Amino acid sequence: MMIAEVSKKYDLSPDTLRYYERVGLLPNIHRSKSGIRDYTEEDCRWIEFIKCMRSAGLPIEVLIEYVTLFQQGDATIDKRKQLLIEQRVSLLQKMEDMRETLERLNFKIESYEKAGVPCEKKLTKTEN
Amino acid sequence: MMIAEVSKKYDLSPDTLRYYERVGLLPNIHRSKSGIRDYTEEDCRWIEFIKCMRSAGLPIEVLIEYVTLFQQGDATIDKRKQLLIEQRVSLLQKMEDMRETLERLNFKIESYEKAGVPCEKKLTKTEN
DNA sequence: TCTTGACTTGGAGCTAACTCCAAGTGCTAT
DNA sequence: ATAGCACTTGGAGTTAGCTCCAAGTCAAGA
Repeated sequence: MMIAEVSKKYDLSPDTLRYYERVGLLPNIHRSKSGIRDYTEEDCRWIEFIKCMRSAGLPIEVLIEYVTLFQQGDATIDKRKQLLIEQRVSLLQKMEDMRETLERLNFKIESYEKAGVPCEKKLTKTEN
Repeated sequence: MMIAEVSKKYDLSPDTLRYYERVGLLPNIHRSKSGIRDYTEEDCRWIEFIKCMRSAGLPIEVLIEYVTLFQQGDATIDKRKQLLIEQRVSLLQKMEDMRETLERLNFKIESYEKAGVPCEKKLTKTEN
């Protein structure tokens, strides 16, 4: 599978795919004789995985570490698990921040709806 | 309230507070005779609001727009409400992305737990 | 054979959101 | 009055994560 096809399939620009490879997030991509990338099924699964993790804001650096550990074989299984657990913790934290913000947005929108007047004006002291 | 105090109270660096002011996110901060910022209670409420919105990833540009509309008075109430609704939509989208990623992380961590073997190895084809 | 178009590279440029710095000002305590 | 410290400014630097560009290569079709 050439880069254009993969790009289309996962809605990631060719530049992004090359960038991921450059920084070590997609190592060992096979090339044709003339140097053109040929992505395997396994490459595609990694790409899909990376895209999912990125969509939740996991840093590229962390994903590089995961990929690197993965390449080092079964000796790094515990480390990888630990890494995933850490990322889950910070993901849950972010989700909690968002939940709070969502509640607040809901409250504000409701205020606008009820009175057509901003809640900042109605509740000068206890707005939050 | 001087900048150091506000900085401590909301865990935002003085540089960040000055930056927010510079870009128009905290307009009309009162100054003492010698030019030193003196934050009011209302300023603090805005700061707390901004901090909350930022923690959920709302872009500064959007918050600037909200503050600007707010300053223009009641004529902008509908616009402000619309802005908040749009932000709620994209917040919900982000939360959904995270929920999916969380599930996947949970699945992977479980796999590591069950077998001590990475799910990538066990489920070469249907991993996702 | 010549053109077209997808690919290659290295490196520069961009955006968001800070973060840091140097040089200067002005209370306050000794 | 002088030392120290918190504050001021304008502007430069940083980080993450892309995104763009110029110049070049290669395979395939008219």
